[in-house]
Amino acid sequence: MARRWDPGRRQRIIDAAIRVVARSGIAGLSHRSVAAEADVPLGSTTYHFATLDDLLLAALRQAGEDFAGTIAARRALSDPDTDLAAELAAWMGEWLRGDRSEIELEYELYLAALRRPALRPVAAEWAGVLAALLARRTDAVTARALVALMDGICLEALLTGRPYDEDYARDALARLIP
Amino acid sequence: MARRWDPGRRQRIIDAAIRVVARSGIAGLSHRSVAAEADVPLGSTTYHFATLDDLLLAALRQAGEDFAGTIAARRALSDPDTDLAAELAAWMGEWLRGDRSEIELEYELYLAALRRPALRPVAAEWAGVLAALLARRTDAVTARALVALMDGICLEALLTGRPYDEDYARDALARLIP
DNA sequence: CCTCGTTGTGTACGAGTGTACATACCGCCG
DNA sequence: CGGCGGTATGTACACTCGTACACAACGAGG
Repeated sequence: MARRWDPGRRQRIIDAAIRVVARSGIAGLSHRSVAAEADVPLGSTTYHFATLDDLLLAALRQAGEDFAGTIAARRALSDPDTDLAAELAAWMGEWLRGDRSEIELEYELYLAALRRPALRPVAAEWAGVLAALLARRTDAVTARALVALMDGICLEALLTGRPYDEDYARDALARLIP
Repeated sequence: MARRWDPGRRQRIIDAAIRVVARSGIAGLSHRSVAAEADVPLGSTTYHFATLDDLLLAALRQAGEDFAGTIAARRALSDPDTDLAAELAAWMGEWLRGDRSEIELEYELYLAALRRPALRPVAAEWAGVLAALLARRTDAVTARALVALMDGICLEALLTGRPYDEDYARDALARLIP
C-alpha cells in the first residue's frame, strides 16, 4: 500500500483545499474533491479534518497568513515618505488586475465568515493585521476606516463588474486621512 | 389533483426561496427545499425556474426591490435638513441591530454576485439605487464613496463580530463629505 | 518476537441532489 | 364538441455527498 507515514500530508490537504476553492468556490469543496486534488484517498481527508468546517477554517487561516505575508512584503505601505492614499489605491489596482480566481478565493473565504461564526476570529485577525499596519502611518481609527473603504471599493468593482477607477479610489481614501 | 391554475405561483416560489436563503443560506437552496417551503410539488419549481441560478436571480431581484422600497421610505435620507453622515450611521445601526437572518439574507444574495456574473447587473443596480439617492444630497462621486464605506463598515461588523460603533461610523462618513 | 495503540485506508450506506420526461389537466379556438 | 397547446405534476435515474466503520500498516515497548 502507498506511503503510510507522510508528514506534511495535512498541509498538502490544506493547499489542495485552497486550490479547489480558487477553482470551484466553497460550493465545490468536498472531502472528495479535496482528496482528488491532493491525490490522497478519501479517508485521509476525513481523518485529518473530521468536518468540512474544520477544513475551511484551516484554509482561511492559511490564506490569511499568505495575505499577511504579502502586505508585509509591500514595503511602500510602511515607508512614511510615500503618499498613503495613492499607495493604497495603486495596490488595490494591482490586486484587482491580477488573477481573478485568486481574488475570488480570498474574498470568498473572508466573506464565508458571514454565515460561519467559527471563522469570524480568523476574519477579524485578517482585517486587523492590515489595520495595524496602516495604524503606523496614521491613527487607529483612520486605519480602520481605510480598511473598510478599501473593502467597499473592491467589492463594488467585483460585484458590479464596473472597472476599477484608481483616481476615484485615491481621492476617496485621501479624504479619510486627516 | 390540486389547483392546476394558480396565478402568482411563480411569485410564491420566489418568496419561498427568499425564506429558505434567509434560514439556511444559499447553500441550503435547492429545488426541493423551495418546493417544500412554498408547498408546491417539486416539478413546479423546476418548471418555473429551470436552473437554480434562475431562481437565485429572481430572489436577488426581489430582495433588491424590497431594499429600494425601504430606502425610499426612509424620508430623512432625502431631507436636506438632516445631517447626512449622522443619518446614515443611525440607519446602519438600526439595520445591524435588526433581525440577523434578514441581514445575512441581503448580504449573502448581494455577495453571491462575486462568483456569478449573471447576478452582477442586479447587484450593480442595487448599489446604484442607493448611490443615486445619496447623490441628491451631495455629488455623485461622494455618493459612491459613501456607499462603499457603508458596505465596508457593515461587513467589518458582520464578519469580525465586533459590535457596531455608531460614533465611529458617523465620523468616518462625515470625512468623505466635502 | 510479539502485542498494542496510533495512523492511515478502502468500502459501503443512506440521504439528498439536478434533471429528464411521460403524463395529466384545463382553457381556448376552430 | 373536439382536440390542441401551454401549464403543471409525479416519478425515476444517475450522481455526489458526509459519515461510519472494519481493516491494514507500522513504530514502540515489553
